[in-house]
Amino acid sequence: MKFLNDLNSVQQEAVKAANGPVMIIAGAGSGKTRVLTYRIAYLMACGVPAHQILALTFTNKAAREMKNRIVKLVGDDAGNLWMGTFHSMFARILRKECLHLKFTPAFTIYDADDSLSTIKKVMEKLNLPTQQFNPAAVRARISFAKNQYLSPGKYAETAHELIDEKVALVYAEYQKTLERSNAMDFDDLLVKPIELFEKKKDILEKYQHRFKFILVDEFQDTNRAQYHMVRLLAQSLKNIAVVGDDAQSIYSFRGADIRNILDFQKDYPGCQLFRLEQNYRSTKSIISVADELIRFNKEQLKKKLWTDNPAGEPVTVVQCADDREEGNQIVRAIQQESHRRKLDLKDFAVLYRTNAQSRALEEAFRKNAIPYEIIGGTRFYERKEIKDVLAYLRLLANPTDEVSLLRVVNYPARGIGDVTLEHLRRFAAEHSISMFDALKRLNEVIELTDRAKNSLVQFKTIIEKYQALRPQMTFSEWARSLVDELGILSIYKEERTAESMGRWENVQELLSAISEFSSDKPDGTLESFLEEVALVSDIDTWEGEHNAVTLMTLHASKGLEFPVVMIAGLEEGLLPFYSGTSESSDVEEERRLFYVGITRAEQKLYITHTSLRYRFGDVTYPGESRFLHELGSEHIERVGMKPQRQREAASLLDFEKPAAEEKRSAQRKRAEESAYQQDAMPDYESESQEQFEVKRGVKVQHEIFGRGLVMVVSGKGDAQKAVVQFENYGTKNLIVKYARLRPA
DNA sequence: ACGGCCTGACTTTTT
DNA sequence: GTCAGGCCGT
Ligand SMILES: Nc1ncnc2c1ncn2[C@@H]1O[C@H](COP(=O)(O)OP(=O)(O)OP(=O)(O)O)[C@@H](O)[C@H]1O
Repeated sequence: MKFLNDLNSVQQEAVKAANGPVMIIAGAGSGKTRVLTYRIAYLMACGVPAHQILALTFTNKAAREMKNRIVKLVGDDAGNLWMGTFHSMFARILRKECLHLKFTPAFTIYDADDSLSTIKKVMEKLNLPTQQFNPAAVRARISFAKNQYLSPGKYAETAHELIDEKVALVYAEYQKTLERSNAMDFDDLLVKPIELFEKKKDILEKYQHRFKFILVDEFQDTNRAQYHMVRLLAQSLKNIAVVGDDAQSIYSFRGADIRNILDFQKDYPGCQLFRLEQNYRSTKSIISVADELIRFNKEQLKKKLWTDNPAGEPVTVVQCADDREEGNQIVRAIQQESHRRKLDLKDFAVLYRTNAQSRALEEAFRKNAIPYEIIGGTRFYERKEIKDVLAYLRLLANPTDEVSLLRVVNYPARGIGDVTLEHLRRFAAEHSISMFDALKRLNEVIELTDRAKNSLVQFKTIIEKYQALRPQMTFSEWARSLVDELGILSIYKEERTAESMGRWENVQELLSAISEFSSDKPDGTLESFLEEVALVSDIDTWEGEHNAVTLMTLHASKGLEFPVVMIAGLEEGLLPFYSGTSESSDVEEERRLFYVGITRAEQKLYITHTSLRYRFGDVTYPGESRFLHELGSEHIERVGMKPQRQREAASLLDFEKPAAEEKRSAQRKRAEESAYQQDAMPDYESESQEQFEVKRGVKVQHEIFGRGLVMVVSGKGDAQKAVVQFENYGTKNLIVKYARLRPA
């Protein structure tokens, strides 16, 4: 086992501690993923068969890369490892075992979109006004509950507020609807296996016995349901190894719970703890900047991190005039650095907080003819035209899937409208059958007009035809023939707009993807294709093979590394992000997100921020992110516009400027300052009574909501909006003109 | 039943 | 700046 020489001594110990519970907590770039990889290789080299090892990763891509690495270390048997995301591994188990749960193996996996439309229907049925209860918020709460393994019953017990009582009702009815549709949403892929394991001990034992060794990567971002599931599976043998870094926990919005790390030692007595302290990825400068930053978090486990790597160059902080210039500066820096360091474009990554920021950056890359690739945003399989075709495929696999049926029953247009569908739905409900089965008994649905009946028969005929054709053709021929017969391609072709041509191409691309799938996996079924499609993320399909700069969110960058990294948009409101709708903005998590971004860089890091940014189509004047003041100064160099203090001095000297303009910028400056130091400093608004202006950082009084602090201002004139955080009423989004704010 | 047009809400982050 | 959903006219 000479491959162990690729590891340092602590890493080796962690690899060789094969039996019993093990937790590895370590900072960025210290080789956590490498240890996990080698641990699996080690187990296999010791004679453990691959199929007895369950390794859970955060993305499919991470699983793929790890598997390839292990194949290189110990050979092809690694192909039999159970390695993938929680969702894909447990989907696989559910396909086998779902008959115990009132589902058939052809069950459909609903994405967030499908589940939202199901929730809307449920709310309609329960007479819950969507104006009062936002369906997206209801969906989020249900999803959150599931990720904590809270059943509808338990959820109802803990509900105190009105909205939670309503959510509990929707939740219960939603689950019934899914069951009727033979469908599971993303979260069910975690919840249902737990239900199964708790209900059927013999099945649990089967899997406890099968998975003799369990490993979890990125443990800091697992949720309670996942924790629970792992615990069930590891209960008897306790061969469980988890690796993580609490400082990189960035998915709490998805239910990730840091308790998983804190409870682990308690729940697994005799757990061996390993700490890795040497960073192999980054320069000393980058490590020390990251360390300065993360120290500002109060809640964290203490960790050391050092490196033998060279000191490297300081981190460059670039101030830009606006978001377009930010893009140009980034492009220019990439051109210079690639030349100077002899790097390829694929060695660069640009990271940002929100997908919306990619637009302005993209423009700069296009203008300068620099190849780039954007990861994330709307996934290919979420595009409307793709979802339409997929809905046919899903309906053919699982005719009880109501969301898919409703999506395509009148697409392409067949003259089937709401009224017709309402009749059909009522009939189906009365007879406790699916809508698709109701199609077979149209003559009993008396309310239907002949025209409607004809259209419905037409629809039923094509579905039945392709159900019958399925065993006679290859999957890809069959899919192409279906799409041809539906005439979807010709509709887009005839429309002849830029948009429709794009859609035409996308549908073609889907068909190629199907061909590729069936040539890669000759025994791949329709169901397995649909499952793969439901569970891939954008980052999974990214190979990093073409030579282009990668643009992605900070979240998507987790676990990756690049020689040069640029992080854009270091502004209050953007990073840390705050929005008017989410009450709990967690600055510490935002800081961790920035920390993740910084620690992706190997040689050189750039950080940019702007003084003017377009958001929601409006101009905003963001202030510098507080995080920029938390990086120390030793390893930082600032370039770009002059620092604020000097700029203000300059503008005061500049008496050509209209007086009003001058005052505005001075006031803006002060507002920004007070926003940073609001805790440290009492406010010193004095003469602002007469010329009161709603600005960031200003304290205001509202007739109903009382005292509050202005967080963000956007737009101007009558359209000016402000996000105000009130002392007793939470955060509100107000239109300044109507809000009648007074200074407080 | 359907298409066109307008309005408003919204975008954190994703398996 | 986009997109979905509602409204209206045909
Ligand atoms: N013992 C070692 N010798 C040489 N290089 C190493 C060693 N351990 C890890 N590395 C390298 O350090 C880099 C970071 O390793 P890895 O991705 O496993 O760290 P990590 O702890 O998972 O990082 P993060 O948490 O930041 O994603 C990789 O390029 C890896 O190849």
